[in-house]
Amino acid sequence: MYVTRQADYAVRCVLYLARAPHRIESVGAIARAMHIPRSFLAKIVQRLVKIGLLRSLRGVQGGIQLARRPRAINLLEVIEAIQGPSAMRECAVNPRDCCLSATCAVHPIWVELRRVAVQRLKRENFAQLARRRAR
Amino acid sequence: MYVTRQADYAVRCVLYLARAPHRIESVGAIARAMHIPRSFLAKIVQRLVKIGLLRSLRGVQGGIQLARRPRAINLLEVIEAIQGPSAMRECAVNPRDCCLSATCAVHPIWVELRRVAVQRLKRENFAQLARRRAR
DNA sequence: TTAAATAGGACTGTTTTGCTCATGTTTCTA
DNA sequence: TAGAAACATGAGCAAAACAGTCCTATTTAA
Repeated sequence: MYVTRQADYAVRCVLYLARAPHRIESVGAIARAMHIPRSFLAKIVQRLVKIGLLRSLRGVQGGIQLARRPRAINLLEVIEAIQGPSAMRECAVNPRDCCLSATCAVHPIWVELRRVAVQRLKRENFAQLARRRAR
Repeated sequence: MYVTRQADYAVRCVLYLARAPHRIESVGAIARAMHIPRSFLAKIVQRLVKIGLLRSLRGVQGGIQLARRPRAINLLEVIEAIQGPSAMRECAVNPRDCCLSATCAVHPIWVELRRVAVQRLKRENFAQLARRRAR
C-alpha cells in the first residue's frame, strides 16, 4: 500500500475542495495553496474529473468543484482513482502474478495487511478530514 | 509500506532456512527452491550476513545459515534490513521531508497505518511462518 | 591442486515517477 | 466580437528506483 506523490496531491486537492464544497476553485489557486506544481495538478484533476469525482467548468470564472458531498467521498477511492489498487506486494491484489502465492506462508500476511489498510482508508471520508485540524 | 521484490526474496530465503535451522544451505540451492535469480540472491544474502542475521561459511561445503533461532527473527527486521524503514508516505517515517505534515489532516492516518503494519510485521516470527502451511 | 562455495564492486537495462510544454477548446466579459 | 482566463489533451523527458548480471577475488574441503 504505497501511496504515490501524485495520489497524495489528489488527496490534498480534494481536501481543499472539501473545505468549501460548492465553491468553484481554479486549479492554479489550489496548486498554490497546497504546494503542488500547477501543471502537474492539472493532469491529476483531469483524471478525477473523468471518473466523476470532480466537476469542471471551463472558461473565465471556471474551475473545479466536488461532484459529491465530502462525506460521500472516502480516502481510498481518491487514492485508487490515481494509482489503482495497490498492496505491499502485488500478489495480495492479484495472486496469479506470483508463482508461489498458493503455497507461500507469507502471502496471507500481505493479504491481511492490505485488508486492514483498505478498510481504514475506506472509513475515512472527506467531511471528517476537512474538519480535522493538525495536532 | 511497500515491500520490494528484493525484500520479498530475503524473506523467502530466511523462511527457507528457518525450516531447517542449523543446516547449512548453499545460495544456489535456495535460489532454485525459492525461484530467485541466483546471483541476485547472492547480493541479498551478503547484506543479511553483514547485519548479522545470517552466518556464512566459505569454501567447498560452505553456505549460509541463520545466525539466530527462527523465533527470534521477525518479518519486519528482515524487510527493513533490505529496504530500510518505509511507509505509505515518506512523511510518516520522516515528517521533516514534508512541508505540510505539521498541518496536514491526512498525515495522522499515514502514521497510524504505518504503526499498525509495523506492529503486525514485528509480531510475526519465522518459527510461526515456517510452521504455517498454505491455505 | 582443484572445484565449489561466498565476497565485493561495477555496471546495465527497464520501469516508474514526477513533471513540463505546446496546442486546442470553451466561455465570460468588456 | 475580441480577448483573456480557464480547463482538455497528448507528447515527451529527466531522474530515480528497481531488478538483475558479471567479473574478479578469496576461502576451504577434499
